[in-house]
Amino acid sequence: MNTISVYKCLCDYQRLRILNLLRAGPLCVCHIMEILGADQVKTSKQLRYMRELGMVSAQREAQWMVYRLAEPAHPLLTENLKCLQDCVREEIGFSEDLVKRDRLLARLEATDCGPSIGAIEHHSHLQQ
Amino acid sequence: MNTISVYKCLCDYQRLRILNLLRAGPLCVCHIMEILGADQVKTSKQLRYMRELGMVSAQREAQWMVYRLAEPAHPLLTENLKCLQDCVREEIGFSEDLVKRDRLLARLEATDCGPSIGAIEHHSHLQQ
DNA sequence: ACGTCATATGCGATTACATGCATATTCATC
DNA sequence: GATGAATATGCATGTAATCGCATATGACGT
Repeated sequence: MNTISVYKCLCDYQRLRILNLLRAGPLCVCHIMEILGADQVKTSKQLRYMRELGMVSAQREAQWMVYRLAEPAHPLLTENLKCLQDCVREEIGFSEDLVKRDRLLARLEATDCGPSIGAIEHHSHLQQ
Repeated sequence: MNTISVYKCLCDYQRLRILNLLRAGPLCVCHIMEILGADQVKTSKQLRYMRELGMVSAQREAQWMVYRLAEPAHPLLTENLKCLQDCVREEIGFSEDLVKRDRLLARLEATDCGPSIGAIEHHSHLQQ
């Protein structure tokens, strides 16, 4: 996980949105796809790319693959994801994505389907 | 000049060093080459790439081409160049490059050859 | 064992970037 | 106007990323 890798991950629009989402917490592939309105193969491959560069990590949870920001996060990544909120808010639909995320998680909470994000969040707090 | 362009510029080691140098002030191509110990063609092409993405601008000064960070700088670029000093100091020879820059400019000051950086610096303050 | 959902992978086509050599342009000096 | 320094460009080649389709894997429910 080095400087150049961080920027390589950041230099694509959809990857940027994915990282922005994961900053708010772990997500499985189908949720990422749904929020972004993105293609399965493309999404999976971008996640793989970022995994190979060490920016995200994956963990199987039943039939789902849950992705999260790799820990410890590179300071540059952290800084830039913070920046996206401030500097770039208007340019790209980052906040909209986050709103969609909230709505999606609320719906899951209610219907009790999908990976157990609650447990995962908890787990993610334990490790590190 | 958009978010993705910024990151595209940043995701190469030598471009990163060039931007870090230009942050301290404008420079002509031969000085950039000398400081980085880099190849002429490669350097020229990277500068062109960054110019096309709107990150730097060029201005002829006699037989030299003087490059500077484009104004107004994208906030993300500014932030990241600042970060390079803090987060990434050890990883890459950024500070060494700046030391070399200082020595080079001092030498130019003394021998009075090369483009008139003093005048250029002044001019760069005037515009914006 | 079978079907299905979630996800990943292999492959081939395409596009983007990088690199290096040779050559062109631009200006300054003589 | 010839020469030389500083810089840019064209072209040819190589490598890396992207994309879409088809297919594979892995887990779950029946």
